[in-house]
Amino acid sequence: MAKRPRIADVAAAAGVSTATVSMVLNGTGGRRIGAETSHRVRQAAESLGYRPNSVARGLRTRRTQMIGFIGDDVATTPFAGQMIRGAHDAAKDAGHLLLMTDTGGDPGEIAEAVEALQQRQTDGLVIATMYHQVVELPESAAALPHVLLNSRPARGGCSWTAPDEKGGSEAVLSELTALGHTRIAHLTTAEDVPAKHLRAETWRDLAGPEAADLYREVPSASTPHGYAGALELLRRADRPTAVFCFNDRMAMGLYRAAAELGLSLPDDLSVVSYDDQELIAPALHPGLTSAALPHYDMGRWAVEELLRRMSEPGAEPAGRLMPCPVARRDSTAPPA
Amino acid sequence: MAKRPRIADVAAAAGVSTATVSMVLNGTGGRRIGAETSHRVRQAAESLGYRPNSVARGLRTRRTQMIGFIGDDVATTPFAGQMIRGAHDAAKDAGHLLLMTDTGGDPGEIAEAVEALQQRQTDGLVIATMYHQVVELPESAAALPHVLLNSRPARGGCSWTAPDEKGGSEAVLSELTALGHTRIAHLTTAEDVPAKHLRAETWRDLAGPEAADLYREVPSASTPHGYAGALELLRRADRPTAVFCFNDRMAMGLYRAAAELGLSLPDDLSVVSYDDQELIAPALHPGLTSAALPHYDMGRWAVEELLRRMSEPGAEPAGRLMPCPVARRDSTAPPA
DNA sequence: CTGAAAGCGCTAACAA
DNA sequence: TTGTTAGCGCTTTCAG
Repeated sequence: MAKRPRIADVAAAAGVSTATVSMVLNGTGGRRIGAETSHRVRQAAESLGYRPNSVARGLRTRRTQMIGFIGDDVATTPFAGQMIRGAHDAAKDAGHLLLMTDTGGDPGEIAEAVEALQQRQTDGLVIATMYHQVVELPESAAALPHVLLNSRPARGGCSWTAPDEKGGSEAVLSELTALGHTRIAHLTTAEDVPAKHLRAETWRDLAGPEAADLYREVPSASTPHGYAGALELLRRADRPTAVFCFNDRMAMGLYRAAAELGLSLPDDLSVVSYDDQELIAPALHPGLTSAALPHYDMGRWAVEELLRRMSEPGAEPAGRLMPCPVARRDSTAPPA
Repeated sequence: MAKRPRIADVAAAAGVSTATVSMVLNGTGGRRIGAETSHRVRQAAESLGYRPNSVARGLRTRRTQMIGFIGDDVATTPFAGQMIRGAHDAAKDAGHLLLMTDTGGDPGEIAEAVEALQQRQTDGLVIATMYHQVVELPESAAALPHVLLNSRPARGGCSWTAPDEKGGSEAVLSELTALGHTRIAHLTTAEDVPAKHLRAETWRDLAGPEAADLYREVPSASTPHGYAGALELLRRADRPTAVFCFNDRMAMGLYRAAAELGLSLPDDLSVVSYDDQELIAPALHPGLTSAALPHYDMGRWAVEELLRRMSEPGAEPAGRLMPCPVARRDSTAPPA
């Protein structure tokens, strides 16, 4: 196995200087290279299997074709992996690779992560959170172009993308109202996160005052809590005809509660939800109608925006609410 | 915002040469540096906030402190993210970062990915698959130390780690036999993957010949197919007292089938399964006893092994079957 | 004990 | 139209 050829090897093989090789291979240097020379160089590079060493190139050009991806535990959350994939695909399309770090959820560690990535000369930073939230960035981050993924900046000044919770909630609620439901409950979590407030507000607006008492908060957005909350909601004499669950995990608890109470879905009760987790929403029976969190799209957008900002440094930072398309399944029907 | 200081800046500040700075900061050069000089250098570096530029260092030392991570769609699979996390954590502990690529499942793309990572001078490669399988590596991979994650090499010669499917199956089946079950069914998939065969063989060995007719294969390991298969298994007159499901998704289907047939878990039927997916196993009711796929541990081991092989290039490749601990919940009881 | 200098592989001025 | 040369920021002989 021969050693990797260097630019000097192809220069020698083509009988030109390394500068010429560099120029033809990079398409730089305008129209100053003769067609014949150019061809010979390409030929030589090809036959030697030459690949430029990007470390050396990076040292020279100060661009490494790597994007730093900082997560707050991103790899942990099942669906958040789609954010990585979206970011990865967009990066790859532009000839970049993702250099990953995880802070393990410790906001203090983010400055450290920025430092490590800066040291490696990543061209830019994507800072991702697994849940939609507001983040406070260390000022060291400002040294590099960066965009926030699945969260908003506390102090502005940088691009960000987050799910359009209001739009998704409206869409999923209108599945219910379009069928004629008027008594629509909301089963949600007590956790203080943007998603909770945005979904609840939208419900309040669309379900109207007559639904005001059909609101139930439980300590966490888990299946057991969803079950418990659903039980209370569904045992009432003036039981709702439909419920909008904060997320699929809670809806999974509600399915069980409904089954235990002898309610058949969707005839006795319609259900819609949020997140569209692939392990849950299509696996429940009947299939759960749910607004999808656009993780892949957000991931893609984040690095596309990053690349744009890298190429035009003067541009204004952009914020983008990503649409949450509803995955329609079989958990809704007209009220009985 | 000042520019990042270079080594020359700290050399100037400390009144020494850059060589000296390099030596004290890297602890290289043995005892040849005076304690006082050493202190002054550190002081200067500290106060300037100096961080060595790892691109420049990489060019010189040919080590980048980056490990290439090639996945076949890794970020896509919900639980496989834990492999990334394990790999990431081990890398971080050793001062390395993960440079990620995804082949999108196309085996042809793996050579391309190896090329891209090699060009970036990653110190080694982790090649991960989301499902336990046998992989054929392009020979270009041999140029770099590499280890297989969640799969075995077709031709040997490299280190690998995969789940101990037999051990996990035994453990989970013995939950059943210990309770006195003798009629234990196996509900599995027709897909031709190592996990399917290993789990089924173990079941055949432990459940004994009297269970031979309690075997049911369905086209895929999904919830709907699990439901359909379970229905057939549970409708039989000589219904099993327990079932070992290929995975949690199928078990989820079985739960529904049991409920529809009026069987109460675990009293009328015990269930154990495999994968221990966090969105499913603990969320079902009753909680599902399941053998966990040790994704995190495998990820960690893979990079630890990689680092070991990088430091002792002569060492023999190692293979490691990672234990699958059983997560005990409430889906088992003695036979009625 | 420390400094000078070479060079990792590449690109971009500047010459020719 | 092409070649020469000077670095990018660091580590590492080799002199002193």
